[in-house]
This record gives sequence, structure tokens and C-alpha cells, in this order.
Amino acid sequence: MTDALQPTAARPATLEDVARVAGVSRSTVSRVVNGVRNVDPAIQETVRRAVAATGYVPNSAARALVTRRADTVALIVSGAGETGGDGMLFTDPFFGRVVSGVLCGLRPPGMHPVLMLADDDASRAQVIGYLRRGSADGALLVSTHGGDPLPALLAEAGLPAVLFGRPATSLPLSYVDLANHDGARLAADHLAARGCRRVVTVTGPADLPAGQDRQAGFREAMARHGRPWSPEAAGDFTLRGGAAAMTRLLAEHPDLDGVFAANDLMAQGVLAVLREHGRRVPEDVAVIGFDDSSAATAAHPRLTTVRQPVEEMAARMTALLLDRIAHPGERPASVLFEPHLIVRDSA
Amino acid sequence: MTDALQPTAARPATLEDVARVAGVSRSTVSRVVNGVRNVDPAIQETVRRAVAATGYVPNSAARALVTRRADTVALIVSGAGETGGDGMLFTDPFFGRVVSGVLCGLRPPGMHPVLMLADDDASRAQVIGYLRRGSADGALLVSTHGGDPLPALLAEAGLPAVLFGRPATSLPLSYVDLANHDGARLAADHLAARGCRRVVTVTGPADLPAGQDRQAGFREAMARHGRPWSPEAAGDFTLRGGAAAMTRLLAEHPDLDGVFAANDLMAQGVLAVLREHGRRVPEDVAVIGFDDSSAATAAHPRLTTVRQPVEEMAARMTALLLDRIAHPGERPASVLFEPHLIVRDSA
DNA sequence: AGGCACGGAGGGAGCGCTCTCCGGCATGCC
DNA sequence: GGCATGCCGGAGAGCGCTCCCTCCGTGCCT
Repeated sequence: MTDALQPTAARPATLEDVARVAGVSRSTVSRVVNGVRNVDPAIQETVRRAVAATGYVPNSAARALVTRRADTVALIVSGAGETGGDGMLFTDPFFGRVVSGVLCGLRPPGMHPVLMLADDDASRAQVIGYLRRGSADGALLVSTHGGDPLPALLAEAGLPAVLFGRPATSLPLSYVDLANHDGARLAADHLAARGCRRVVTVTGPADLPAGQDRQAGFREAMARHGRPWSPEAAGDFTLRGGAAAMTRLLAEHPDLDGVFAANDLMAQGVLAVLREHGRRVPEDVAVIGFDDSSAATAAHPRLTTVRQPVEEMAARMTALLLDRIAHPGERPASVLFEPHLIVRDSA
Repeated sequence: MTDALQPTAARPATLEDVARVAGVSRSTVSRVVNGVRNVDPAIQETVRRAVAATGYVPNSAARALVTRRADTVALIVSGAGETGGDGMLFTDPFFGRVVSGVLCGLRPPGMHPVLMLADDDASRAQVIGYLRRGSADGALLVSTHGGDPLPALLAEAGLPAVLFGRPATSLPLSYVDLANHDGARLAADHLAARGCRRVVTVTGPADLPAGQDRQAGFREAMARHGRPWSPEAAGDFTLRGGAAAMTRLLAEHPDLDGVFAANDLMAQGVLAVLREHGRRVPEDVAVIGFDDSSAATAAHPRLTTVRQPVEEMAARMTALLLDRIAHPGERPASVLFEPHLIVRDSA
């Protein structure tokens, strides 16, 4: 019977057990398990056999207690609204891509993200507490609006954190971001080259740097093309918000022939409204989105859009955080990604 | 200066520190912090003040070591394919809704899910290891295909786990599921009542119980309406897969007047193909989806669909797991939810 | 030949917390 | 007034692991 060696449900095997079975000390087993320092190959083999026989798995709490590492990072989605909003939030393909990228970045070191929502003071306190008590070694933060106090709280507490998107106010935190300004310029140039003369914009939330930059970049580029001002309506990065904004713009500017939407979800709403009003896309009105999310190819016609390499950015954000956790002393470094125009059918 | 009381970056305050400041023993501080047993109100107040003064936060590793609880659950998405597949996966609004529901269910006890992907043997082993070493107390599992070996592994290891969706083979694990059979019947009844006579089906993956049940339920209900057989084409629950299936069906049965798609994403693909072929929806062809995901309202025309209360189901799944963790001895209990038909514009 | 350096294994001290046990004090009952 | 009964606080033993320190043995240099 190997029963005595098997970890019983009541008491899983410990280092001590393995040591006894292998006839060596705890220290030696630990060294073999962690692959540190030189251990005699023969003993290594003995220990490995003992580990297999006992079904030993290191206890993470005990390890974390002494290493002061949880080997876990928090992935925080900050600034969501109500419960209804949460649904919206995770339904947004953007977050799916962020998650995907983070997972890729965390895979090599064998880590996994803890998903947290921070949408009010209580949950923000919870997030800070979670990190302070060492449940996670650092935080990846995706904010949905500019007024989010969490980045400042994180910085103040001196916790390792990396943001997706430049913070609204300057903070001693690393971040990854897209050159949103340049992306908007690409859209403007394309629309101008197409000969659109009456272009309108559906902007993102005014308090989000990404929204501001896209708006500003688009304005400036249009000005350079001799169109100093184009009508704008504020959206909120949702399909519904985009549709509402487009409805307003269409009422006020029925002769428009081009639309720049600050993200693909809003562009989808724009397309729906244009269709309802009998405008053909791209024949009557050219539409450009932003992100190159799954919504872009799901839309009809397929969206011409500014590609944001979200997965790659999220993976890089993760790498920055891991680096920061490994080397706490260093200054925060940030990374800016370049956008690309993806021409499809809508413009 | 309160400096001596503040937790320095170098060494956060421990129970011992608080005890010293408050002039009581570690035990008493622990009791106050955890709110167990009676402690003299005056002393309680003193301790609370000391906690605030020191900025004490309990160390989770130390606590977990002795309580043998991580106060964390794993949310495992199992059966994803390649990295490209991951993107697809989290982009699917279905997962967003699951995440949302899980988060709601975990909020009351102040817990958070660790997101894990299990798409190959290595990652499955990683998941099992993660749970065995006590990094998480249990697992919530969403499988994307029926052949997934993870549920069996979880059951075999005796780890607390609850599945979203009935497992392909009977297993001693709890699960939540939708009465998919009934849902499909709702769709069939509606199509029949509408007078559709040449109805086709875009099915889900054949190895997923949800796909099988919807297919079987639809078939049976149609038979009851005197239509013993309707053409079927297999999709894979993606937009692209739905479009491909629809293209095939349309080529073989150009006179079709109704489509049942086993999920909304595929229904979106169906709509796109029908549009390309100049079929009007619902005038020429009625289309019914399944899930009532965000894709249903984003589609044009808006999808008539069978509602699956995913958030609610996910929240319930979470409750089942927490219960199972709290009371390890009990038998697994499962919950079945009832679907509802949401009539919109497409049928 | 003696000493020194170094590789490799064991011993033991914690990491910060919970929880059981125990002691002391106030109270209630006969 | 004496004894049983709570009730509340303290002491201390770990939880399972890492890691520093010590110690031993071998090989090499002088």
C-alpha cells in the first residue's frame, strides 16, 4: 500500500514529510523544489521521487509568508458605475482584449490576475487593502474615466502599479498608452483624402485622456486640411451613446458626409443611426472608428478604423508591472504605442 | 511626530506592534480585528485607535497559513484554443456577463476571482496545482467544449468546484445551467406561430451539452408542430462560424423562411449573410437567437432571442461554491434556470 | 604536509497570524 | 461565606515554508 505516502484529504504532505521519506533535511527538499543552489544529482533524484510519492505541493500561504510575495497581481477595472454598468463594462470587447493581453503577459511567470472592480470609495478601499495586506504584489489598472481617484491612491500608498492609459493628472506611476493624437490624425487624413468636406466627430468622455487626445488630434489634423472646425457631439464609448450623439449631429447637420467616432462601439451606433436615416455608408457618409475591436469587423459595413494593439499593450503593461515588482527601486517607465489605420469598407 | 507609529515602507505594522501600542496582548488585538468573542468595549476602542495609528493591515499570507483559507476563488475558462482563440473568447459578451455575475456574487463576502485559462494539459495541471497549494479555495468553471477533461480532474482531486453548464459526463460536481431544451422550444414555438414553414437551424458545437440540448429541444418542438426535420448546419458559437453555416444553408435551401441560431453571436453572422443575399429580416426570413447578449440589441434588426439570465446564473454558481467551501461535507447541489423568449424585431 | 577555499547538507530561527488553553476576577447561588 | 460559574484577557504553540548560518568533507595550492 502506498497509502501511507499518499497525501490524505485530512493532511496534505508537507516539506517535512517529503524530507522524512527521502531521508534528507527540509532544507534540501526546499532547495530541490525551488531549484536553487547545487544539490547532488543523486539526492535530487531521491527527493523528486519522494515528492512524487507523497504528492507534495508547496503551500502557497507558508511560502508567501516568508518570501513576502503573493505571486499574484490585481487587474483592476476602475470607475465602472452601477451593477448595470458592470455588465456593459465587461461586455465591451476592449476589456476582453485587455484581459487577453494580461493573461499572455502573466503566462510565462505562471501568474494569474485577480479581477477587481473599483467603482466607489468602499471598493477602492478594498483594493488598497487587498494590496497592502499582500494578497497581490501589484496592480494593473484600467480606468474608465479621468476623475478616477484610484491611481493617486495607489501612488500615495507606494504600491507597484501600472496603468492602461495615461493618468489624467501626472503621477509617479508607469503606464502604457497609444499615441491617440496620431491615431486621430490618421483618421482625419483618410477622411480628407477621401474628399469628405463636412465631417463630424462623435467624441469619447471628455474626462478621459484617451478621449481628449483623439478629439484634439482630430481637430488639429482637420485644421491642417483647411477645416478649422467640425461639429462634435459627446459620446460615452458605448454603442447607445454613439447612436444618441449621431442622432443629434444628423439633426443639426443633415448634409454631413463623414464621421469620426472615437471608438468602434460608438461607430457601430453611428452606423445604425445612419442606416435608419437611409444614408449609405460609405457612399453618402464615410465612417471611421477607433480601436479595431471585434465590433469593427462585426459591423456592417465593416469599419475602417484606427488600430490600437490592445493585447500587445496589455502584455507590455504586465511586463512593466512584473519588472517593477522585481526591482522596486527604479523609476516608473512608460511605453507609447503607435496606431495604424485599418481601411475596410466604411471609409 | 507620529512617525514611529506609521508603518514604514520597510516594515508594515504587525499584530504585535498594535498590541504594544494598545497595551494589550496579540490575542486581544486579533479578537478585535476579527470581531470574535466579547472584548471589553473600552479595550476595543483602544485597540481600534492603535490599529488606526499604526495603519495596521492583517497579513493575508500569515492568516491563510493558519486558517487554511485563501479567501479567493479561481474563475477558470476552460477549453480555449490558441492565443488567437483567447481574444475571441473574452470578446464574447457571454464571458463578460459571467464575470459580471461572479463579481456580484463575490462582492458580499469581499472576495475576488482569480482568472485562469485552461487550454492545454500544462495549464490544466497549473490550475490543479494552484488549487492544491491553497492559492484558491475553489473553482468556478466555464467550459467551452464538452470534451474538457478539467471537470473530471477537479472532481478527482476532490477540489470544491461548480460548473457553468452541465458537464458532458455525469460528475460529482455542482453546476448551474439553463433549461436549454425548453429555451429551444420557445424559439420553435414562436417560429411556428409566425407561420414559418421552412426553418433551418445553425447549431452550436456538437460536443457541448448546451449545444446538444438546444438542438434536440428545437428538433422535438418542431416535430410537435408537424415539421419532423429541418436542415441544420453546425456553427461554433462565433459570428464567423454562424455566417459560414448560414451561407451553406442558404445555398442548399434558398427558400428558407426561418432561422434558429443557437446563440446570438452566430445569429449576428446569420443576419449579415441574409443581408448580403438581399433577404429582408423579418419579412423574408425570421431569425431567432439565443442568450440575449448585448449582440442581440446591437444587431440590426434587433434580435428576437431566448434569454439566458447569465449574470444571475453566474452569481448563483458563485453562491453554490462559497457554500460548498464553507460546508465541505455536503452533496453537490445544482440549479436549473428557466429561459424566456424576448421578442424584438428579427422574428 | 598543512591550510584554505569551496561545494553541499543540516539545523534552527523566524515570517505574522489564529486558536486553544489557562488563569484571574466578578458574579450568582445555596 | 464558600463554592461553582461565567467572562474576559494573556500566554504560547504551532501553521509550512525559506534562508541564514554552521559544519563537514574534499580537493587544490603553496
